Amino acid sequence: MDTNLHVYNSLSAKKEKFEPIKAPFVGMYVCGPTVYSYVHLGNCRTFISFDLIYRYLLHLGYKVRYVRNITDAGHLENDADEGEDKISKKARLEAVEPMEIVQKYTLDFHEVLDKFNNLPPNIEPTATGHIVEQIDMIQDIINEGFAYEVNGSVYFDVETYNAKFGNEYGKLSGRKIDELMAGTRDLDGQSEKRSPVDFALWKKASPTHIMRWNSPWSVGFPGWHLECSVMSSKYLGDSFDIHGGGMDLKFPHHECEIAQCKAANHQDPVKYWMHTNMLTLNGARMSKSTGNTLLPNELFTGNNDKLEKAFSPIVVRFFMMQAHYRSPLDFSSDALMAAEKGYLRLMGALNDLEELKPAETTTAFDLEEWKSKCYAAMDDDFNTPILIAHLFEAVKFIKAAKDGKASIAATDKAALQELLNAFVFDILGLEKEEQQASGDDELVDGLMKTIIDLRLDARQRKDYATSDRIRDHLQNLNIVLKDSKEGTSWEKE
RNA sequence: GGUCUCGUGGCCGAGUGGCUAGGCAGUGGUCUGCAAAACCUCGUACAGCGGUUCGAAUCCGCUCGAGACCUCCA
Repeated sequence: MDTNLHVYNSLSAKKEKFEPIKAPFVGMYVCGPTVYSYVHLGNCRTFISFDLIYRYLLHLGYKVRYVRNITDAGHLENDADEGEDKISKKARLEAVEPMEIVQKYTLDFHEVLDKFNNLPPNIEPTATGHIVEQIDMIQDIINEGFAYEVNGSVYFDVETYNAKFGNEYGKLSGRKIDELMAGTRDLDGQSEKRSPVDFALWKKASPTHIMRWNSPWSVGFPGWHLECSVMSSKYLGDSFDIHGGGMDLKFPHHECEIAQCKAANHQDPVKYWMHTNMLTLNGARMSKSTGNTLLPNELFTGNNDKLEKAFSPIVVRFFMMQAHYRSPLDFSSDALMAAEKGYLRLMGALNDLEELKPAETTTAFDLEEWKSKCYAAMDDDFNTPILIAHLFEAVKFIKAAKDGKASIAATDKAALQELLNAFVFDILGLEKEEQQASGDDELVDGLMKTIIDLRLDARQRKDYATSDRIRDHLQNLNIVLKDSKEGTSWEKE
């Protein structure tokens, strides 16, 4: 199959034509969350970005296997000998089993991504479920001569690897070994590592370390970067199409993944590396230490001191889609409120389209040209902001048709509906928001209908004192009446 | 300190050598008893300085400012 999709490859720092290794199959691996606390919004942006990418690949007809791991063990807290992994540290603090922590936050993670309308990946492997495979890969790397054991721990020998593979370590992130050495010299105490740039494949567990497994070298746990190499190659092969993650993982995590895979399998594991950009909050980086953080549920409920009001997951998703995945994006009340209005306008136009009466011919809109512009935007490295700009062109046309200033033929109407549904719901992954104020309470709906009817009577009698009184009193309750030709609707502010 | 990215109109945010992105806000208008809502109209911005070019927001250099990575981080 042939498509015109181009993707930005971090490895070449260029947009490249997307040609899967074995079309129509596409293997995509995305680095998932470490489940030791609630998933935060920055994480969500990354996964929403890759959800978009997944959805568009599916839309184009690719048979995608999307693998996203759950890191439930192994990421070291620090580089010191007494290093412990994040899961076990948290477990001790809360006096529960590590897997209890893992379960709690995994459930939260799934719940939040579901609210954002993310499709689940095809495989969601866990690090603790692949200890055996990780041990095997370490053994392979040792056998190939790129790792060494010290006191029960195993380290990757970066310099030997680099000598063998033409100074490739750093090719993804643009690092040079010499510079890295210079930068790390002062941090290097009496490490077991031969070189400061080496990294752990297996760590011997200290007596207090809870999560531990048997291995040929010691009772311990796997190193930081190994799980992704192991699980991606297990489920997608030694060489696959797309590997993604946040750009903060580029170095060292992804760099180390390349080295591990290449050391074990002698081939580049990934054809297209894709990295998403960071999310900031009120102009500053999200950080727990400064308190500038926001959890998804705090955003949805409005229960936070960072933003002026609550925002629904779908509005947030739309907001994210208005920026390109490789650009940084800032969360603020003003920006989100603007997105909310735009989203409502788009959704309103979709409803308007359904109700349009078809005419003989279509005027003032070139459907074919519009369609190809939409696809061109998505084909250009998933440029959703441009796509959305084109969607608003269609909105404008729909409004004009509704006003009788343009017309649409029946076949074009059906085609436009189909395309808009594809772009808005299938690809961007938006959905119609559930009824907000009205609809959730029959009693309130009934009462409101009575009040609105009474006001209508008063207006017809030209008793504006009464009709305005009704309107003002409702306004005081934060209920806004909206008059239109079709009648009066209401909304809670 | 090293490596790198970025600085676009009131706000958000695309674009990247010549041709109005888009959304929100704002302006003026239509509608309305009045308003709100809705719909229509309008807006010539690209940090500063210098250079390349017939032509630069777009390329090059410098200055200023912001951010990322270099340590766990999506």
